[in-house]
Amino acid sequence: MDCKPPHYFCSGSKTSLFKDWTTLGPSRRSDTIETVSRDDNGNYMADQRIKNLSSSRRWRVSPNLNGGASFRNDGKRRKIFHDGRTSYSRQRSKRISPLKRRDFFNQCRFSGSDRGFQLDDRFNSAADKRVDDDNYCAAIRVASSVASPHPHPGSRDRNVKLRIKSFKVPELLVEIPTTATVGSLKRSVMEAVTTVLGDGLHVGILLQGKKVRDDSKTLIQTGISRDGKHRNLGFMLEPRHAQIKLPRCLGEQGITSHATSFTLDPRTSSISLDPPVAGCINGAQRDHHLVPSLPNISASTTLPNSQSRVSVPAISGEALAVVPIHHRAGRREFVQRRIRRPFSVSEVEALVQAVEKLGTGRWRDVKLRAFDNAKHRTYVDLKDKWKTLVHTARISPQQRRGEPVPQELLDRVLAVHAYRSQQQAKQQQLKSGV
DNA sequence: GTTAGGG
DNA sequence: CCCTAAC
Repeated sequence: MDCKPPHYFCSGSKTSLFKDWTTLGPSRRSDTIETVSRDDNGNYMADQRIKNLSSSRRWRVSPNLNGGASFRNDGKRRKIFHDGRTSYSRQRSKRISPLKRRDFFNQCRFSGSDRGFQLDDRFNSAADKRVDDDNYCAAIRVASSVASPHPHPGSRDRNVKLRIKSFKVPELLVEIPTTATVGSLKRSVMEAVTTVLGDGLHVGILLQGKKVRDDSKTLIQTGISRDGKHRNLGFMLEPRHAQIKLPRCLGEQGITSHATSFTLDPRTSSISLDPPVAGCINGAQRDHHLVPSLPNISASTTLPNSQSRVSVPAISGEALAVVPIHHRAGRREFVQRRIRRPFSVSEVEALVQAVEKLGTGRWRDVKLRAFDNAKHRTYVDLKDKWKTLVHTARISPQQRRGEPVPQELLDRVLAVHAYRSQQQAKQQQLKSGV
Protein backbone atom coordinates (compact mmCIF):
# COMPACT_ATOMS: atom_id res chain seq x y z
CA MET A 1 0.00 0.00 0.00
CA ASP A 2 2.44 2.58 1.07
CA CYS A 3 5.05 3.29 -1.42
CA LYS A 4 8.36 1.88 -0.68
CA PRO A 5 11.01 4.49 -0.71
CA PRO A 6 13.59 4.12 -3.36
CA HIS A 7 16.87 2.73 -2.37
CA TYR A 8 20.15 4.20 -3.17
CA PHE A 9 23.38 2.53 -3.34
CA CYS A 10 25.58 4.84 -1.53
CA SER A 11 29.01 5.46 -2.62
CA GLY A 12 31.96 5.71 -0.44
CA SER A 13 35.20 7.31 -1.23
CA LYS A 14 38.04 5.14 -2.07
CA THR A 15 39.89 6.02 1.00
CA SER A 16 41.87 3.77 3.12
CA LEU A 17 39.95 1.48 5.27
CA PHE A 18 42.44 1.65 7.99
CA LYS A 19 43.38 5.19 8.41
CA ASP A 20 43.42 7.25 11.50
CA TRP A 21 44.79 4.49 13.55
CA THR A 22 46.64 5.41 16.58
CA THR A 23 49.06 3.75 18.75
CA LEU A 24 47.54 1.33 21.11
CA GLY A 25 50.33 -0.20 22.93
CA PRO A 26 54.02 -0.27 23.30
CA SER A 27 55.44 -0.26 19.91
CA ARG A 28 58.71 0.32 18.41
CA ARG A 29 59.56 2.80 15.77
CA SER A 30 56.51 3.90 14.02
CA ASP A 31 54.79 0.61 13.90
CA THR A 32 51.69 0.63 15.92
CA ILE A 33 48.79 -1.48 16.74
CA GLU A 34 45.74 0.54 16.45
CA THR A 35 42.14 0.24 17.17
CA VAL A 36 39.22 2.11 15.91
CA SER A 37 35.93 2.79 17.47
CA ARG A 38 33.55 5.64 17.53
CA ASP A 39 32.83 8.59 19.65
CA ASP A 40 29.53 9.77 20.96
CA ASN A 41 28.63 11.20 17.65
CA GLY A 42 29.07 7.95 15.96
CA ASN A 43 32.31 8.94 14.39
CA TYR A 44 35.01 6.47 14.38
CA MET A 45 37.84 7.25 16.59
CA ALA A 46 41.07 5.59 16.99
CA ASP A 47 42.41 4.28 20.20
CA GLN A 48 39.15 4.02 21.94
CA ARG A 49 37.19 1.14 23.07
CA ILE A 50 36.44 -1.44 20.53
CA LYS A 51 33.03 -2.73 20.11
CA ASN A 52 33.65 -6.29 19.61
CA LEU A 53 31.91 -8.65 17.38
CA SER A 54 30.21 -11.49 18.98
CA SER A 55 29.94 -14.87 17.50
CA SER A 56 26.95 -15.35 19.68
CA ARG A 57 25.47 -12.22 18.40
CA ARG A 58 21.87 -12.48 19.21
CA TRP A 59 20.47 -9.34 17.78
CA ARG A 60 22.11 -6.32 16.54
CA VAL A 61 20.85 -2.89 16.06
CA SER A 62 22.10 0.55 15.76
CA PRO A 63 23.78 1.98 18.75
CA ASN A 64 22.18 5.24 17.97
CA LEU A 65 18.96 5.11 19.76
CA ASN A 66 17.00 7.34 17.52
CA GLY A 67 16.02 5.22 14.68
CA GLY A 68 19.21 3.97 13.28
CA ALA A 69 19.24 1.28 10.75
CA SER A 70 19.34 -1.98 12.44
CA PHE A 71 19.26 -5.62 12.09
CA ARG A 72 19.21 -8.50 14.38
CA ASN A 73 20.26 -12.02 14.14
CA ASP A 74 18.51 -13.44 17.04
CA GLY A 75 15.44 -15.33 16.24
CA LYS A 76 14.01 -14.82 19.64
CA ARG A 77 14.26 -11.14 19.55
CA ARG A 78 13.09 -11.02 16.01
CA LYS A 79 10.08 -12.98 16.87
CA ILE A 80 9.27 -10.57 19.54
CA PHE A 81 9.78 -7.78 17.17
CA HIS A 82 7.46 -9.19 14.61
CA ASP A 83 4.71 -10.37 16.79
CA GLY A 84 4.21 -7.10 18.43
CA ARG A 85 6.73 -7.35 21.19
CA THR A 86 5.07 -9.84 23.34
CA SER A 87 6.07 -9.32 26.88
CA TYR A 88 8.17 -6.46 25.91
CA SER A 89 8.99 -5.39 29.38
CA ARG A 90 10.49 -8.73 30.09
CA GLN A 91 12.61 -8.43 27.09
CA ARG A 92 13.62 -5.01 27.94
CA SER A 93 14.71 -5.97 31.34
CA LYS A 94 17.13 -8.38 29.84
CA ARG A 95 18.73 -5.95 27.54
CA ILE A 96 22.06 -4.47 28.11
CA SER A 97 21.77 -1.13 29.70
CA PRO A 98 24.10 1.60 28.55
CA LEU A 99 26.30 1.02 31.47
CA LYS A 100 26.29 -2.66 30.89
CA ARG A 101 26.98 -2.01 27.30
CA ARG A 102 29.94 0.03 28.23
CA ASP A 103 31.15 -2.70 30.45
CA PHE A 104 30.61 -5.16 27.73
CA PHE A 105 32.58 -3.17 25.29
CA ASN A 106 35.26 -2.46 27.75
CA GLN A 107 35.87 -6.09 28.04
CA CYS A 108 36.56 -6.13 24.40
CA ARG A 109 38.77 -3.17 24.43
CA PHE A 110 42.19 -3.57 23.11
CA SER A 111 44.83 -2.91 25.57
CA GLY A 112 48.34 -2.12 24.79
CA SER A 113 49.77 -4.24 27.47
CA ASP A 114 48.19 -7.43 28.52
CA ARG A 115 45.63 -7.96 25.86
CA GLY A 116 47.16 -6.34 22.93
CA PHE A 117 50.09 -8.31 21.87
CA GLN A 118 51.95 -7.87 18.72
CA LEU A 119 52.59 -10.82 16.66
CA ASP A 120 54.96 -8.60 14.92
CA ASP A 121 54.97 -10.79 11.93
CA ARG A 122 57.03 -13.33 13.69
CA PHE A 123 55.56 -16.70 13.94
CA ASN A 124 56.90 -19.10 16.38
CA SER A 125 56.09 -22.03 14.25
CA ALA A 126 53.62 -23.00 11.71
CA ALA A 127 51.35 -24.46 14.28
CA ASP A 128 51.50 -21.39 16.39
CA LYS A 129 50.07 -19.27 13.70
CA ARG A 130 46.77 -20.89 14.03
CA VAL A 131 44.42 -18.20 13.04
CA ASP A 132 40.96 -19.28 13.74
CA ASP A 133 39.07 -16.48 12.21
CA ASP A 134 36.11 -17.13 14.35
CA ASN A 135 37.99 -16.63 17.49
CA TYR A 136 40.72 -14.30 16.58
CA CYS A 137 40.87 -10.66 16.09
CA ALA A 138 43.41 -9.32 13.76
CA ALA A 139 44.29 -5.71 13.70
CA ILE A 140 46.16 -4.31 10.85
CA ARG A 141 49.18 -2.48 11.86
CA VAL A 142 51.06 0.02 9.88
CA ALA A 143 54.66 -0.66 10.26
CA SER A 144 57.65 1.13 9.04
CA SER A 145 59.93 -1.67 9.72
CA VAL A 146 59.80 -5.35 10.07
CA ALA A 147 63.09 -5.68 11.77
CA SER A 148 62.92 -7.99 14.66
CA PRO A 149 64.47 -6.46 17.70
CA HIS A 150 64.87 -9.69 19.50
CA PRO A 151 65.75 -12.40 17.13
CA HIS A 152 65.36 -15.75 18.60
CA PRO A 153 68.67 -17.53 18.44
CA GLY A 154 68.56 -20.87 16.86
CA SER A 155 65.15 -20.42 15.50
CA ARG A 156 65.95 -18.65 12.37
CA ASP A 157 65.38 -21.54 10.10
CA ARG A 158 62.19 -22.59 11.77
CA ASN A 159 60.42 -19.35 11.52
CA VAL A 160 59.15 -17.27 8.77
CA LYS A 161 58.70 -13.61 8.95
CA LEU A 162 56.03 -12.08 6.86
CA ARG A 163 55.37 -8.55 6.07
CA ILE A 164 52.00 -7.67 4.72
CA LYS A 165 52.26 -4.56 2.72
CA SER A 166 48.74 -3.99 1.73
CA PHE A 167 45.41 -5.27 2.67
CA LYS A 168 42.14 -5.18 0.95
CA VAL A 169 38.74 -6.15 2.06
CA PRO A 170 35.93 -7.08 -0.22
CA GLU A 171 33.70 -4.47 -1.59
CA LEU A 172 30.51 -3.76 0.21
CA LEU A 173 27.17 -2.82 -1.11
CA VAL A 174 24.93 -0.94 1.21
CA GLU A 175 21.37 -0.47 0.27
CA ILE A 176 19.36 1.96 2.26
CA PRO A 177 16.12 3.84 1.78
CA THR A 178 16.35 7.41 0.67
CA THR A 179 14.22 8.34 3.60
CA ALA A 180 16.86 7.18 5.96
CA THR A 181 18.96 9.80 7.58
CA VAL A 182 22.60 10.29 6.99
CA GLY A 183 23.16 9.08 10.47
CA SER A 184 21.41 5.86 9.80
CA LEU A 185 23.35 5.54 6.61
CA LYS A 186 26.53 5.78 8.55
CA ARG A 187 25.29 3.22 10.93
CA SER A 188 24.22 0.98 8.15
CA VAL A 189 27.63 1.08 6.64
CA MET A 190 29.13 0.42 10.00
CA GLU A 191 26.87 -2.50 10.56
CA ALA A 192 27.78 -3.90 7.22
CA VAL A 193 31.44 -3.52 7.82
CA THR A 194 31.40 -4.88 11.28
CA THR A 195 29.32 -7.77 10.20
CA VAL A 196 31.71 -8.60 7.47
CA LEU A 197 34.65 -8.25 9.71
CA GLY A 198 32.93 -9.95 12.53
CA ASP A 199 31.95 -13.20 11.07
CA GLY A 200 31.49 -12.57 7.44
CA LEU A 201 35.10 -12.98 6.56
CA HIS A 202 37.72 -15.51 6.96
CA VAL A 203 41.34 -15.42 6.12
CA GLY A 204 42.50 -17.20 3.12
CA ILE A 205 46.05 -17.89 2.15
CA LEU A 206 47.19 -17.80 -1.37
CA LEU A 207 50.46 -19.40 -2.27
CA GLN A 208 51.73 -19.08 -5.77
CA GLY A 209 48.26 -18.48 -6.94
CA LYS A 210 46.82 -21.44 -5.18
CA LYS A 211 44.63 -21.37 -2.20
CA VAL A 212 45.96 -23.12 0.81
CA ARG A 213 43.01 -24.86 2.24
CA ASP A 214 44.42 -27.32 4.67
CA ASP A 215 44.64 -25.58 7.99
CA SER A 216 46.40 -28.44 9.64
CA LYS A 217 49.45 -28.30 7.48
CA THR A 218 52.51 -26.61 8.75
CA LEU A 219 54.01 -23.77 6.89
CA ILE A 220 56.88 -25.93 5.87
CA GLN A 221 54.57 -28.59 4.61
CA THR A 222 52.66 -26.02 2.74
CA GLY A 223 55.72 -24.47 1.30
CA ILE A 224 55.72 -21.27 3.21
CA SER A 225 59.21 -21.60 4.39
CA ARG A 226 62.30 -19.63 4.90
CA ASP A 227 63.81 -19.86 1.51
CA GLY A 228 62.49 -16.53 0.53
CA LYS A 229 61.07 -17.68 -2.72
CA HIS A 230 57.48 -17.02 -2.01
CA ARG A 231 56.92 -13.52 -2.97
CA ASN A 232 53.57 -14.46 -4.19
CA LEU A 233 52.29 -15.55 -0.86
CA GLY A 234 49.10 -13.76 -0.15
CA PHE A 235 46.51 -13.38 2.52
CA MET A 236 42.96 -12.83 1.59
CA LEU A 237 39.93 -11.62 3.36
CA GLU A 238 37.29 -13.77 1.89
CA PRO A 239 33.59 -13.43 2.37
CA ARG A 240 32.37 -16.25 4.41
CA HIS A 241 29.12 -15.96 2.62
CA ALA A 242 28.77 -14.73 -0.86
CA GLN A 243 25.96 -12.53 0.24
CA ILE A 244 24.85 -11.41 3.58
CA LYS A 245 21.40 -10.16 4.09
CA LEU A 246 20.75 -7.86 6.90
CA PRO A 247 17.16 -7.43 7.83
CA ARG A 248 16.95 -3.96 9.10
CA CYS A 249 14.55 -1.85 10.91
CA LEU A 250 14.76 1.82 10.44
CA GLY A 251 12.90 3.26 13.28
CA GLU A 252 13.03 6.70 11.87
CA GLN A 253 10.09 8.62 10.67
CA GLY A 254 7.90 5.72 10.09
CA ILE A 255 10.48 3.66 8.36
CA THR A 256 9.88 0.55 10.20
CA SER A 257 10.98 -2.51 8.44
CA HIS A 258 12.64 -1.93 5.19
CA ALA A 259 14.73 -4.81 4.30
CA THR A 260 18.15 -3.50 3.71
CA SER A 261 20.81 -5.68 2.46
CA PHE A 262 24.39 -5.40 1.62
CA THR A 263 26.16 -7.63 -0.68
CA LEU A 264 29.62 -8.80 -0.41
CA ASP A 265 31.45 -8.69 -3.58
CA PRO A 266 33.05 -12.10 -3.78
CA ARG A 267 36.09 -10.61 -5.27
CA THR A 268 38.93 -10.57 -2.92
CA SER A 269 42.28 -9.04 -2.95
CA SER A 270 45.33 -10.61 -1.70
CA ILE A 271 47.90 -9.26 0.61
CA SER A 272 51.26 -8.99 -0.80
CA LEU A 273 54.04 -10.23 1.30
CA ASP A 274 57.64 -9.61 1.41
CA PRO A 275 59.83 -12.56 1.07
CA PRO A 276 59.78 -14.60 4.19
CA VAL A 277 62.49 -13.77 6.58
CA ALA A 278 63.59 -15.74 9.53
CA GLY A 279 62.35 -14.42 12.78
CA CYS A 280 61.04 -15.37 16.11
CA ILE A 281 58.12 -14.91 18.31
CA ASN A 282 57.64 -15.01 21.96
CA GLY A 283 54.93 -17.61 21.89
CA ALA A 284 52.17 -17.63 24.43
CA GLN A 285 49.70 -16.27 21.99
CA ARG A 286 48.43 -19.36 20.51
CA ASP A 287 45.34 -19.51 22.58
CA HIS A 288 44.26 -16.01 22.11
CA HIS A 289 41.09 -15.57 20.34
CA LEU A 290 40.97 -13.10 17.66
CA VAL A 291 38.41 -11.73 15.40
CA PRO A 292 38.89 -9.16 12.76
CA SER A 293 39.11 -5.76 14.22
CA LEU A 294 37.16 -2.73 13.38
CA PRO A 295 38.60 -0.66 10.63
CA ASN A 296 37.94 2.93 10.13
CA ILE A 297 35.48 3.65 7.43
CA SER A 298 35.39 6.94 5.77
CA ALA A 299 32.65 6.58 3.28
CA SER A 300 31.27 9.65 1.77
CA THR A 301 27.63 10.18 2.27
CA THR A 302 26.89 11.67 -1.04
CA LEU A 303 23.93 10.08 -2.62
CA PRO A 304 24.37 9.76 -6.31
CA ASN A 305 21.27 9.31 -8.26
CA SER A 306 22.50 6.17 -9.73
CA GLN A 307 23.77 3.07 -8.23
CA SER A 308 27.13 3.17 -6.68
CA ARG A 309 28.55 1.61 -3.69
CA VAL A 310 30.29 1.97 -0.46
CA SER A 311 33.64 0.83 -1.35
CA VAL A 312 35.92 -0.40 1.30
CA PRO A 313 39.13 -0.58 -0.52
CA ALA A 314 42.47 -1.12 0.96
CA ILE A 315 44.79 -0.15 3.60
CA SER A 316 48.23 0.84 2.81
CA GLY A 317 49.98 -0.60 5.71
CA GLU A 318 53.15 -2.47 5.65
CA ALA A 319 52.74 -5.06 8.26
CA LEU A 320 50.16 -7.06 10.03
CA ALA A 321 49.73 -7.47 13.68
CA VAL A 322 47.32 -9.71 15.42
CA VAL A 323 45.60 -8.47 18.48
CA PRO A 324 43.72 -10.77 20.76
CA ILE A 325 40.46 -10.08 22.29
CA HIS A 326 39.84 -11.64 25.58
CA HIS A 327 36.22 -11.83 25.05
CA ARG A 328 35.90 -15.22 23.63
CA ALA A 329 32.77 -14.98 21.65
CA GLY A 330 33.20 -11.30 21.93
CA ARG A 331 30.85 -9.78 19.50
CA ARG A 332 29.07 -6.59 19.69
CA GLU A 333 25.57 -6.17 20.71
CA PHE A 334 23.59 -3.10 20.13
CA VAL A 335 20.36 -2.14 21.63
CA GLN A 336 17.72 -0.54 19.61
CA ARG A 337 15.31 1.97 20.86
CA ARG A 338 11.75 0.98 20.29
CA ILE A 339 10.12 2.64 17.41
CA ARG A 340 8.01 5.56 18.34
CA ARG A 341 4.34 4.83 18.28
CA PRO A 342 2.32 7.87 19.15
CA PHE A 343 -0.83 7.32 21.07
CA SER A 344 -3.95 7.65 19.03
CA VAL A 345 -6.89 9.59 20.27
CA SER A 346 -8.74 6.39 20.95
CA GLU A 347 -5.84 5.14 22.99
CA VAL A 348 -5.82 8.35 24.94
CA GLU A 349 -9.51 7.94 25.46
CA ALA A 350 -9.00 4.44 26.80
CA LEU A 351 -6.20 5.59 29.01
CA VAL A 352 -8.13 8.46 30.46
CA GLN A 353 -11.07 6.27 31.08
CA ALA A 354 -9.00 3.66 32.85
CA VAL A 355 -7.23 6.20 34.99
CA GLU A 356 -10.50 7.77 35.90
CA LYS A 357 -11.54 4.41 37.14
CA LEU A 358 -8.34 3.19 38.73
CA GLY A 359 -6.50 6.35 39.45
CA THR A 360 -2.85 7.01 38.92
CA GLY A 361 -0.35 4.72 40.44
CA ARG A 362 -1.87 1.49 39.33
CA TRP A 363 -0.41 1.35 35.90
CA ARG A 364 -0.27 -2.34 35.74
CA ASP A 365 -3.98 -2.48 36.33
CA VAL A 366 -4.52 0.25 33.81
CA LYS A 367 -2.58 -1.78 31.33
CA LEU A 368 -4.58 -4.88 32.07
CA ARG A 369 -7.82 -3.04 31.94
CA ALA A 370 -7.45 -0.94 28.86
CA PHE A 371 -4.39 -2.08 26.99
CA ASP A 372 -4.20 -5.74 27.60
CA ASN A 373 -4.25 -6.44 23.92
CA ALA A 374 -1.88 -3.68 23.01
CA LYS A 375 1.29 -5.58 23.39
CA HIS A 376 3.42 -2.64 22.45
CA ARG A 377 2.09 -0.58 25.31
CA THR A 378 3.67 -1.35 28.59
CA TYR A 379 2.41 -0.03 31.86
CA VAL A 380 5.44 2.19 31.89
CA ASP A 381 4.33 3.54 28.57
CA LEU A 382 0.94 4.27 29.99
CA LYS A 383 2.41 5.98 32.96
CA ASP A 384 4.59 8.04 30.68
CA LYS A 385 1.73 8.87 28.43
CA TRP A 386 -0.29 10.07 31.32
CA LYS A 387 2.56 12.26 32.32
CA THR A 388 2.71 13.81 28.89
CA LEU A 389 -1.03 14.13 28.79
CA VAL A 390 -0.99 16.15 31.94
CA HIS A 391 1.69 18.29 30.48
CA THR A 392 -0.15 18.64 27.23
CA ALA A 393 -3.29 19.67 28.98
CA ARG A 394 -1.43 22.40 30.77
CA ILE A 395 0.21 24.02 27.81
CA SER A 396 -1.46 26.10 25.22
CA PRO A 397 -2.92 24.38 22.19
CA GLN A 398 -0.40 26.19 20.04
CA GLN A 399 2.39 24.53 21.85
CA ARG A 400 1.02 21.09 21.42
CA ARG A 401 2.39 18.81 18.83
CA GLY A 402 1.30 15.69 17.11
CA GLU A 403 -2.19 14.54 16.61
CA PRO A 404 -4.45 16.89 18.52
CA VAL A 405 -6.04 15.43 21.56
CA PRO A 406 -9.62 16.58 22.00
CA GLN A 407 -9.86 19.21 24.63
CA GLU A 408 -12.54 17.23 26.30
CA LEU A 409 -10.07 14.47 26.99
CA LEU A 410 -7.47 16.88 28.21
CA ASP A 411 -9.99 18.40 30.56
CA ARG A 412 -10.67 15.02 31.98
CA VAL A 413 -6.98 14.47 32.36
CA LEU A 414 -6.64 17.66 34.31
CA ALA A 415 -9.62 16.81 36.41
CA VAL A 416 -8.30 13.40 37.32
CA HIS A 417 -4.84 14.73 37.90
CA ALA A 418 -6.10 17.50 40.13
CA TYR A 419 -8.17 15.10 42.10
CA ARG A 420 -5.36 12.62 42.53
CA SER A 421 -2.91 15.32 43.40
CA GLN A 422 -5.28 16.54 46.02
CA GLN A 423 -5.64 13.09 47.46
CA GLN A 424 -1.95 12.65 47.47
CA ALA A 425 -1.42 15.94 49.22
CA LYS A 426 -3.88 14.97 51.89
CA GLN A 427 -2.07 11.71 52.40
CA GLN A 428 1.17 13.54 52.77
CA GLN A 429 -0.28 15.87 55.32
CA LEU A 430 -1.66 12.95 57.21
CA LYS A 431 1.71 11.33 57.25
CA SER A 432 3.89 14.24 58.23
CA GLY A 433 1.43 16.53 59.91
CA VAL A 434 0.41 14.15 62.65
C1' DG B 1 7.83 -7.45 38.78
C1' DT B 2 5.95 -2.52 39.70
C1' DT B 3 6.08 2.13 40.65
C1' DA B 4 7.81 6.69 40.29
C1' DG B 5 10.42 10.06 38.44
C1' DG B 6 14.34 12.01 36.01
C1' DG B 7 16.62 11.87 31.40
C1' DC C 1 10.84 6.12 25.13
C1' DC C 2 14.72 5.04 28.17
C1' DC C 3 16.69 4.13 32.51
C1' DT C 4 16.78 2.90 37.16
C1' DA C 5 16.25 3.59 42.21
C1' DA C 6 13.27 1.94 45.35
C1' DC C 7 10.03 -1.10 46.83
